[in-house]
Formats: sequence, C-alpha cells, structure tokens
Amino acid sequence: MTESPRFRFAPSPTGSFHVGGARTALHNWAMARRLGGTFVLRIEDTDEARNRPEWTQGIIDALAWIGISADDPHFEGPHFQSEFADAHIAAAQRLFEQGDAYYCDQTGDQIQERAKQLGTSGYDGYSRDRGLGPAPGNVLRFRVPAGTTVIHDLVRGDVSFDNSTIEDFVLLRGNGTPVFLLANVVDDIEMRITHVVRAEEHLPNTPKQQMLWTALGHTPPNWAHVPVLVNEQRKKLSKRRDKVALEQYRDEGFLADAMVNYLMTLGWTPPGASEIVPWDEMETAFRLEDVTLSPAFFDLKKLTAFNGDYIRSMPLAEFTELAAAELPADWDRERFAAIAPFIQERLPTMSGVAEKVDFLFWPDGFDIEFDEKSWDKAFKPEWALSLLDDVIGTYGSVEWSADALKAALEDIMTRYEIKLGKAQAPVRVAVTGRSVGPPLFESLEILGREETLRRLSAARERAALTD
RNA sequence: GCCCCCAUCGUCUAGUGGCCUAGGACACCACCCUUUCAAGGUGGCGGCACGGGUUCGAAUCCCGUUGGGGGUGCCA
Repeated sequence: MTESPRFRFAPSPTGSFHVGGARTALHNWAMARRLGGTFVLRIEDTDEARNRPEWTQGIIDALAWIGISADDPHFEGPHFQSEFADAHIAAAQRLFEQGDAYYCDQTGDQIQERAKQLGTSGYDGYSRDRGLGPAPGNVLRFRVPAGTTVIHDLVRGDVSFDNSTIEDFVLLRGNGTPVFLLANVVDDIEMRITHVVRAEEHLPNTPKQQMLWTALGHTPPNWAHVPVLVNEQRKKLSKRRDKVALEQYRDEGFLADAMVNYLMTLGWTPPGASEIVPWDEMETAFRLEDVTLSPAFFDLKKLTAFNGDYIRSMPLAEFTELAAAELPADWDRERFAAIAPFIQERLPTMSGVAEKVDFLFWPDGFDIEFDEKSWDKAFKPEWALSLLDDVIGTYGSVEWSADALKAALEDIMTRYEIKLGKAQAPVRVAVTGRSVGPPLFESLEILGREETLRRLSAARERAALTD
C-alpha cells in the first residue's frame, strides 16, 4: 500500500510572514494538491522566546491570503512542535540506548581550547568513548558514522557529504531539551512526511537529518531544496535589512494573485507564452525538477508590473469594490464608481486610489492646494487667462457631458491655435490642482457644472492676482 | 578556515550537443497612438564569467580558475 504524499511547511512564529516562506509554502501547496496529497502546517514553537498565539494566527491568515486555506481538504494542521516534546526525548533516549548517541560534558570553551591546540576546528569527538551518562549540563551528541552521506535532492540531484566533515552534533542540550535538528526530524517522522521541500539554506543540515532518519529506523523522505530569495546585494532576504513581510505588501496595495504569480516565477517558469498565469495552471504544471538552481532577486519593480497587470484585468465591479475600501468612509461611493473605470488602468498598486480621485470629493468651498510647478506651467502661456475666460463662459450653458465638454474646449482652442494637450492644462490644474490625473472631461462630467465653474472662477482670480 | 551549492542580457528566466547570428518578461531608451498620466503598439539597448579539454559541432558534457551565495550554535 502506498500512502499519498505528505508535504509540510514548518515556520517558526516570529511575528511576520516572510515572502520567501510564502514561496516555499506555495511550492509545497502546489505539489500536495497536484499529487492529491497533504500539506501539513507545523508551527515550530520550541523556542519559547518566539511563541505567541496571535503569531500563529498571523501565519494562518497569511497563508489564507495567498490561497492556502485551512479549510481545503489538502490542508492539515496546524500542529505544534511543542506538542511532540515527549517524542523528541524518547527518540533521543532510543538513540542513546542504541549507541548512536552519547553524552558529553565538554563546554564550548573546552571544545574551542582543544581545537586550538589540535589546530582543527569544532568538536573533535572527545567524549565518544568516555561512557558518560545523563547529568545536568551534559549534552547528548549523535555519533556520526564514518562514510559518505548522499542526499537525493529532487531539485539539485545527488549531493554527497563526507561524514568526516560533519562533527558529532548536539541532540539534547545541557538542560535536556531537544535542539531543532532532532525535533524537526522526529516531527517529520511522526507526521509521516514523505517530501521535505524547503529553502536551500537547509541543505547543509540535511545529511545530519538523513542520518537521524536512518538511525531511527526510517527511510529518509524525498528532499528538495529550492534556491533562496536575495536582495539587490545578492544576500539572502532578511527580516532585518529587507522588506520581507507579506503583510506589508498586502497593506501597500499588492494583490494576492499578483504576489502569488510573481513568487512562483522566481526560480520557475510557467508553461505557455505569458508569465501571467492563473494559479490553477501553475499548480498543475509545477515540477520541482524544473526549479532553477541559483538564487533569485526579489524584484519589486517586476512585482509591481505584475500587480498593475492584475489590477487592469480585474472585472470592473470587483475593482470598484476593492478600490472603494481604500477610500475615506465619507466619500460618495456612487461618485467613485463613476470614475473607477478611468483609474483602474492607471494604478500600479491599490494604495494609490485615494490620491488619484480626491479632487472629486473636496467639499464646497474647499481651498485647493495647487501644485506650484503645475500651476506655473499651465498658466505661463499668454493665452491661458483668456482661454479660461472663454471656457467659463461656454461651460455655463453647454450640455454637461464629457463629449460636449470636450467639443466645446476644442472649439475654443482653435482660436488660440493650440492643441488639446495644451488647452486642457489650465482647466485641469484649475479643477484638480495638478497637471496629471484621470481623463479630464469625464472627470468634469462627474464633478458637475456648478463645482467646476466655481473652481474655474477661483483659479481665474488667483491667476489674475499672480499675473 | 572547513563543508556544500550556484554561474545565460541590469533583473527574472527559455535553452538539456546542431533548430542559437541565444528567445521572452521586467527595467531602460526612441517612435507611434493620445485629453494629461497611464495603458497599448512598434523598434532599440543589452547576456552564454574566464581558461582548458571532449566532439565533425558546445550556452548545453568534463576539468580547472575566478566570482557569488549558503552553512558551519547547547537558534529555528
């Protein structure tokens, strides 16, 4: 009987969810779903310093945001490493009894001192045959056997390590608690994990873990080490230096779909002509064997490009609703819905919505803060004031529709022998305070005749004053 | 220091011995379109790290060099 494959994602709760973690979670998720297996979430909470209930919820929420839902039948967990403490100790005990592990009373200083005298580095196996037993302060070390350990890695092929380069590593601390390496392996065994897919930084630990699997009487799982994500300095993305919190990207207006799609293209290429591909397709096409071997730069520019693409291809109704959530509560939603189609295609991230349409929501009598550069440029031409007078005159009675408004201005501008690009500038600045914005005439139509004329006249006065 | 991994345009990548005068995407530049800004269209810039092999033939295979990264805890 062959069991269905079991993947696992094992973050430690540290307060924020790393984009690199999101990527490996996605890899595990895609594999588990495609193979009809299980995605096991295990919270590695052994380090008491970093263990808070709300952080676990944060992880679950972050996973849900990128489409890894705890309600999906392929999802299992969360399990907590701390709940398996007994199993960790039992495994250590077994290893000791089998002779695969031994106690050692050497302190870090003593180890270093001897290494110095020997001209070597690290622990030299000093306590291997001293027959020490458990005692406060004594650590339990694994007796690394002679030979070679070969890791069969699904993404990188065989990687071999000469065991003589691996020192007898610690299993149990002096206070009797298990270290990560042991806990991790025992948990994976307990949870019947068949595939360990994680970042490359764990590769050097893998021979130790594989030895543990074997010593504990189990066949090691399938290993897969995907390359790390790096910053512009080509260093592993770190919480300290880099912007890595998934939540932050979400808050800055990045769409989950865009983030997921972008993350998946790092180290892997979706089939087909485009890189913009829906999750379903990526899920069925993703293969660990196809993952690239070198570290990938997390490029905010490209992420942003993906995001803009996703925003533009959203159904208008969906976009309008999502965008409305970015606006102050007292801004008229209907008015926003009218302008929404014109800003949807101009938005790199959702967070820029409000500032693009704010001019439609300024209350009566609002004192517009003009962008001085825009103002100066728009009102510099000698025809500007005169043209504004003409516009004010015409707009008092013209039919109030974008088309009519445009036609009227076009009619006026011919008298000054200028193009629409120039002619619209003073009007735009007068009404919005800036030189760039959504299409002008559509904006005016939504703004309404009364308010438009008010702003036009106010600008006319201001221009006369500064003239 | 030691161990391990990696190496195609600035970036992410396609490429698995001949289809490669190396393809796409992001970025950048130019032009077109145009109601500003975007979007879109067209074109451009730009790369197989280096040196040896193997082969009729190498981005693709092997070795070395160089460069980068990761690991090296009684952290996870």
